[in-house]
Amino acid sequence: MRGDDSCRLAWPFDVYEAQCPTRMVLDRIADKWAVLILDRLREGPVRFNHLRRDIKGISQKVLSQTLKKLERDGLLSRAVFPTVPVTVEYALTPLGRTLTDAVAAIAHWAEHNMDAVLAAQAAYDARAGGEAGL
Amino acid sequence: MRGDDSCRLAWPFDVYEAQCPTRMVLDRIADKWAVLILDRLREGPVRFNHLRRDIKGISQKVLSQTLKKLERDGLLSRAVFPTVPVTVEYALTPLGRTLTDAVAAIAHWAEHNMDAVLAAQAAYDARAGGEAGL
DNA sequence: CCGCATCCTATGGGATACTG
DNA sequence: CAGTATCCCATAGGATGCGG
Repeated sequence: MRGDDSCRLAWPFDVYEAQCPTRMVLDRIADKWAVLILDRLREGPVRFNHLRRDIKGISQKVLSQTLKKLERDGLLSRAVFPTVPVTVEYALTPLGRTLTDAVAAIAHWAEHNMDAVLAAQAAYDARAGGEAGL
Repeated sequence: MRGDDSCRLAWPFDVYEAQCPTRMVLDRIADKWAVLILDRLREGPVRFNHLRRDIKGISQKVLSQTLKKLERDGLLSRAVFPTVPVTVEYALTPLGRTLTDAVAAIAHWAEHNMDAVLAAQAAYDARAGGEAGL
């Protein structure tokens, strides 16, 4: 049997293993803000404050943190242009591009199935609330 | 212009709007544990403790919470069999099935691109560490 | 077997203010 | 413009024990 270190440097990586590095990656990309950022970059490079404006509700701190982590993971690149004031553009890397379809699917699913989810929630709550009367 | 309540009950839902209900859904499905659970249910119904064993590292509390939320959102169903002791099976609903491909893509991406991510991280850290010497 | 309740700590993430 | 630093609180989530 594979012990605690199972999956480390060995194929195939198994995301169901607690200590597998894939868990860290999953934690990064299965994240609301990361999904929105990656999806927003699909059409091309975007500047920091532009992302900040487009992804409504994200704080500058979280945007900054998330961008840095995604850059470290090789999913996106950061380009600095020595203009005055400085301009910084974020763009998907080739590796990042291999993820965007899946990520976009998640984001779009939410938009397309919102009605069904809302209905399910209402039904669930009605059932749960009604049970008190039994 | 659409005010604060933009997107509520109106099409198209826009996941980039801060107050949009799609954000709640995105928060739910763009979650490490939810992804693993939904992916694990692809092949058929699974019992509670079976999920707990398969998804290594998940606590019973988090599993329970996540299952309940996913059930409320209509993504999966809960079936109780009056055996002794009781048996409970969780399964994807038709709505949940429309999500699993996207979710599986995310989970599998992590497994397939782990090497590239690891390499990117090493390169990034080497660069960051080296800068101290400039 | 399937959970819920409680306790407790670590972390996520918002607000605000300051730097190159 | 593009961040970094600090404060600070809400929540995620692990551990443990009990109940149906």
